[in-house]
Amino acid sequence: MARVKVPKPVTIDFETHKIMPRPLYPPMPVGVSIKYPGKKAKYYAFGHLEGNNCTWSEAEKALRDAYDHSDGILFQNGKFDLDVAETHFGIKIPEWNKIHDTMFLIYLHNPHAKELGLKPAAEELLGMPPEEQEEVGEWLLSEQPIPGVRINRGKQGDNYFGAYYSWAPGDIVGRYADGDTIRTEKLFTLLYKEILDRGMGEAYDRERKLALILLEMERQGLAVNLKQLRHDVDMYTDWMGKIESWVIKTLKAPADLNLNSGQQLVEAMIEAGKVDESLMPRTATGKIATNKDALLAGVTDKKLLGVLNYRERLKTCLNTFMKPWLETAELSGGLIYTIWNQTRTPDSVGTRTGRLSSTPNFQNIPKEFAPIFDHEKPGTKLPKSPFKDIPPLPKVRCYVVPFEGDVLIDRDFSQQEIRILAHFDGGSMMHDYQADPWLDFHDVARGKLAEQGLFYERKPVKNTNFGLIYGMGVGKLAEKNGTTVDEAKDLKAAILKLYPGLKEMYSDMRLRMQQDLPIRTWGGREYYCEPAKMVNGRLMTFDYKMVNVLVQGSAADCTKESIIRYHAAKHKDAKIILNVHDQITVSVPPKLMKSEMEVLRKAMESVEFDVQILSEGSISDTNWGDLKDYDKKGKII
DNA sequence: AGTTGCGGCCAC
DNA sequence: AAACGTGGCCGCAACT
Repeated sequence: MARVKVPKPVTIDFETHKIMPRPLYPPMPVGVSIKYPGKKAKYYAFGHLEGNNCTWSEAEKALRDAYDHSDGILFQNGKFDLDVAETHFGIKIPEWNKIHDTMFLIYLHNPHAKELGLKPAAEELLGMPPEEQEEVGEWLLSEQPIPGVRINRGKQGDNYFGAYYSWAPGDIVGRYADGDTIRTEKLFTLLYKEILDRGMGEAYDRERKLALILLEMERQGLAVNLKQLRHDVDMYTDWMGKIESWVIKTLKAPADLNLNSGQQLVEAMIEAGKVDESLMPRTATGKIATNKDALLAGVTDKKLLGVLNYRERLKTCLNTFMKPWLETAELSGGLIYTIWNQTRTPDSVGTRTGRLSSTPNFQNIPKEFAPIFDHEKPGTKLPKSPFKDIPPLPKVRCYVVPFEGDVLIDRDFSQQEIRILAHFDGGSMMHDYQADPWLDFHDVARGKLAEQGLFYERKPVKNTNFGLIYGMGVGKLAEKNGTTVDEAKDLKAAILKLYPGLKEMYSDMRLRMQQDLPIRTWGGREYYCEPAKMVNGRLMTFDYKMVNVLVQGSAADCTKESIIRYHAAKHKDAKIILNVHDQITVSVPPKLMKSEMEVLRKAMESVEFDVQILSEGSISDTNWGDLKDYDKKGKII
């Protein structure tokens, strides 16, 4: 094995005023700890109320020198510090290869770790407890330096002491900040070597490159149709009120009945004789369930059922998406500033598999709703709406629009996870795709089963295929397919027989678990099996999850790689605005629409698997909810 | 008063 | 033999 040369970058960590959302982000710095390799950390305090030791420009000079260091610069979550330095000091963000980040190393070291923060990692790997933080906290809690603010120990409240380090004296905060740069440097020295020794250097570099692209996206934001959003929030909020009054009247319930409380609602419905309690399923903790299926089973008044169904969905649209979007868009004249998590992060957000996640959440926006009332789909047995003019549920994606004068281009990977499964299958599944890159795997599997006299609909075959990726058991599969467990077992076995490579994968995972050997994703990241644990008095092992980790993790690598390649090749006026797992959305001037679509296609399809990765495009000159097919199965429409 | 877990919604 | 994966976030209810 080649000896790994560990670089010796300068470590930098800002302390700032309270962190607020953009456009007020990034916050003003009050000090910065800078640690050169082999030297003591130095805290430049310039913005504290007391205990400062330098001027703003002296700190700036020290920062510029650090940025010029030949081995580059090192951060814990550099996306924050780089933004602070560029925004407030005008210090340009260097090329990706000059920037190191322990956050990615900690994640790559063990994506399953309970905590992924600098301090827990330092405590576990270096044996360094976080004592300096205690010191700052003690000072703030006992001094309470801010008039009208009661600083507390909480972690989520507004007045958490962590938000007020700028109010503590520079020398005390300095010990804390220096403690962090010392930890960061030590962890880097330890983990960089380990990560490269384990063959994860490319994966580390991929995260370093992506971080700068995500920062660019965060700063640019994405546009919403503010006027429409304002109007619709008002309108639907009114409807929520009307609906609640109707429900309370129908149930003859007291005016203060809280419909958001499942238990209150169930009680009121029983009281009013609108529900057959014996038909309603229970939750894991034994309470009467109030989800869609439970209500469907137990509510005897179908009109009431429809209204409750509508209300629950509208509540999700309004509270999770529309109202928060409106609130932030009002601050910025129509922009939403998203925070992108590229790995599982110290705040316990982000994915362990490496897929992106974001706040606000753009990963689970409703697409389309099934009709609820009969006026939406005449001729069905749906209940009548008690309101004659109730609007359809909002199409939430429609509020996302291209930038002024732009259009949207959008591409989805075609069956990304299935293709990647075929890549790892390495046998007949892979060969099928190589023979016909646009094949529909579910149909092909179904056809092969039919040749053996086993006739299935597409749906159960598709469910079983996804079940294989997700590690689904035959019990859940049977439920999903509406069959007996034995039938589900037979179908699963039949598909595994068609593709012996898949069967081998599963036995290989079992061996890996037993021998404590990792899997490696396409992007070179290692995952060990999660440790076994006792569940219901039985030792449960998690080898069944490893195929999912392999496939989903590799899909994440694939998407990240394609974003990086597209970003490197794109026109400067094209702006990446969203990534939803297997989908990339870009805002471009109309005259670039065709050319950027092709650049994006090439970037996405250039990622090297043994099965050709393919994609399909759509466009819109209005909004994200109104995308029209541009190319399908390789042919422009 | 703040935290945590549950149950609910949704996506890929 | 059996185990459906990855998430965000809202609101309630029970806990400290």
